[in-house]
Amino acid sequence: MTIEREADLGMLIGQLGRALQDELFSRLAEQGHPHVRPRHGTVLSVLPESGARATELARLSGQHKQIVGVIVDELVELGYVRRESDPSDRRAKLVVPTEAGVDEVAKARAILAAIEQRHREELGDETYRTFKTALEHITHSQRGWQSLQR
Amino acid sequence: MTIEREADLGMLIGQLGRALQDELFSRLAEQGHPHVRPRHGTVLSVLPESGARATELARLSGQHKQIVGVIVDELVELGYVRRESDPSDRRAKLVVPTEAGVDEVAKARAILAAIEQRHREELGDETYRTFKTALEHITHSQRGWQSLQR
DNA sequence: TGATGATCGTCAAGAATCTTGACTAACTTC
DNA sequence: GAAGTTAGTCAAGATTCTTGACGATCATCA
Repeated sequence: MTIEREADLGMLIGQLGRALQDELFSRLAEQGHPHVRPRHGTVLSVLPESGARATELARLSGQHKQIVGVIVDELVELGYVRRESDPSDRRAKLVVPTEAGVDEVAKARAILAAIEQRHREELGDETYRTFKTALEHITHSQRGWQSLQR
Repeated sequence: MTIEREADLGMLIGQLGRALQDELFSRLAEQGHPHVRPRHGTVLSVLPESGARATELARLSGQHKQIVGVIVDELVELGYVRRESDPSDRRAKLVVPTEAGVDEVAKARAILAAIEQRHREELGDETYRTFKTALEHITHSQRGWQSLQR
């Protein structure tokens, strides 16, 4: 005897997030990238091919610069990025993707695009477009919830 | 000069999940529940008022029974649940919510409902309904992605 | 009834991730 | 050149999940 309750927005989002992550990293592993972990993606996915500073990556990925430093260390270890000194600022170092890094990002994007395409075919173009647009609006709005306080 | 990329499904879901969690736990803290942490919610939200066994909670919440054991320890410490021995099975213990536990669940549900209502008003009833239905389908479908493998 | 296997809850170790505070070196502004 | 800001790092610890194992109890069936 089980009491299953109606799923609320929080549960749905959490479950979907975990399921997406499972498929993404499982397929990346099959496609030659078995060592990338989720947090590597948060940095790689915002890293321009021309490179960026660690502080810029922290801002773009929404994480603390301390974590970004560690993640970049691991990405260097994995061979996905290089650290180059920034000629315009001796404090700074440019993080630049290697060929393997560019390949990883391309494959990750392709996998996510394929996942989206699958859902688009299940739901129909129009419904999927409505869904995605609504999700963008809700995400943007929810990220500003603190301005609604008091 | 910033290179912002188009947000994919993974980034949107991740960002929305974090933002929802931030508002939920911030408001719960304001409403008399300052000590609950996200993982407590995964168990409390599936706990029937009549109680359930730890193994059942593990299944319902989708987590390992080891974690559920620890979470229940913390919930007992916080005064949200009691452990009662199960008369029908001497191995098992029933986890039963206290009055405080029932109150926490009610407040969490109300907060999430209010958040959903806010987004419903921004998007319009019909669009929101389409969004929620599509999210349910996609979540269900994505959770079964492994059956698509080879 | 007695043996066998499954289930219930727990102990323990450790991996992965994020948070917070502080600090040095280098840069910018006035 | 003095003062404040910014880039990157060191360090400690909080939070959450994973994996493997175990004793106690229960259920099944020969």
